[in-house]
Formats: sequence, structure tokens, C-alpha cells
Amino acid sequence: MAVATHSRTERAIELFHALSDETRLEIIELLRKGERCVCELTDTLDAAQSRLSFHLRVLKDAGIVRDRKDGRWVHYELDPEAFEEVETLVAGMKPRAVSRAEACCV
Amino acid sequence: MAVATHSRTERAIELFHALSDETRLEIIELLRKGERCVCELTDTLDAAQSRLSFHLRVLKDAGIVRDRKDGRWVHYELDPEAFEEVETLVAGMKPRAVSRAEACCV
DNA sequence: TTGACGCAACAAGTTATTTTGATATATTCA
DNA sequence: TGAATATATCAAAATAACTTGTTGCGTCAA
Repeated sequence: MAVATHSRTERAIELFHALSDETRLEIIELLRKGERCVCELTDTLDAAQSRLSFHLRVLKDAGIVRDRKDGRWVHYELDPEAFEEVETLVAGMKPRAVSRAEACCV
Repeated sequence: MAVATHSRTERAIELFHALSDETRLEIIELLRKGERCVCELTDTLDAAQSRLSFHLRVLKDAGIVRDRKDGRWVHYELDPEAFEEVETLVAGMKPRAVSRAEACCV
């Protein structure tokens, strides 16, 4: 559950940071096909288990994935809400149309 | 002009990285109101000039801002295209609806 | 109940990013 | 011309992020 100790900016930083790493983007791409256990991600990405675990933690802390324990496996899947959140954030960063008249230092 | 030496993933990393820093998000927020010179950003953000210059470079390299030289000033403004690009990237990262049947390790 | 497996967490080492304090260049103005 | 201003750039120091190897814990199966 996302905790509300975050300002809007801190939340943006957390999300964009989580998305700015190659391994993590690869994980996301794999998870688009559906839930996967760590073992399959390790195999597919040819990455050390502890490395995967580290990146999955970053993604989980950012709310981009959730995990589900099942016997000795842990399955991860994407949380669609996080992507909605990113889209909302980006939409709110776009320039508003503004007249050149407001320019400074002229 | 964006150069095409980037894979889709590298481009995503560059954009998300540029967006994952507090100072840079503050710059973007200021520029939403329109073009600004570095001096005004320095004043408003109360940041050392070389620090601002560094972050503006990151934003410029990522194509998020463009600059315009005007006498001894340099004005920066947001490039709306970059935000479209981010939105497209994020849209392409969302999970596709998938049946649980595809799950692994079961 | 022991051994193998799947995973998280940690510590140490490595690499990348950011900040700070100079210095350099171009421009304007007196 | 010479001083002041606006900005970029660079090197060094400070931080932060990532990787690797190891350990520990829960779970399953023989």
C-alpha cells in the first residue's frame, strides 16, 4: 500500500527513478506478459538472483509491481495503477500554452 | 535534434533519468509558465549557477528543454514533444490483459 | 529430518551522479 | 578599452546507486 508521506515531487522522483534503469525496464517488459516468479526472471534476463531481487525491491517500493508468495516461489506482476499515476504526473508537467509576453530578462 | 543512436530502451532511460531529480522537476515546474533565463531560475530556486547549468544540460540533452541565446542571456523553455514521447513510452509499458493461465512456476 | 531450492537481505566493492568552487568565454555598458 | 554580467565547463569532492558474493530463512520432497 502506498504510504502518504510523499509529496507529489518525491513520488514523481521515486517513480521516474524506478523506471530509469535497464534491468528494471526489462523486468517490466517481461511482466507485461503476465505474472512471473523470480526464478523465471533470473533465467530470462541472465542476471544474478541477488541483483534481480534488488531491482524487484526498487520496483515494489515504487508500487510498480506487487508480489504474491506461493509456496517457495514469489510471483511478481505489474500494478497498472502505477502507470496511470505516471501518466497523470506527466500530463501535469506539460507546458501550458503561454504568451511570449510573460518571458523574463527581456 | 534528437539523434537516432538510441534504442527505445536507452531513450526511455534517458528521459526517466532526466525526470528523476528534484532540482530538474523544479526547473520544469517553473518553465511550465513559459520561457525563463538561467538567472531567473537561479534566483527562484536559490541554487548555485553551476548547479543549474548542470541540470539544464541534462534536461537539454534529454530533449526536455531547448535554449535560445539572446544577448548575454540564455532562455530555456520546455519542449512539449518530449512529454508526448514520455506518454507514448509509458503507454507502451502498461500490462496487457493476460489470463492467469500464462503464469509460470505453478 | 535432512538436503535442495527459491528468495531476501546484507556487506564490500565498483561505478555513476551530483555538488562545489574555480576558471573561461561571450556580451554589454560605461 | 576595461569592468561587469550571464552562462558554460571543468576538476575534485561528496553522495548515491548498482553489482557481487555470502548468509539466512522458509518451504518442499525424499
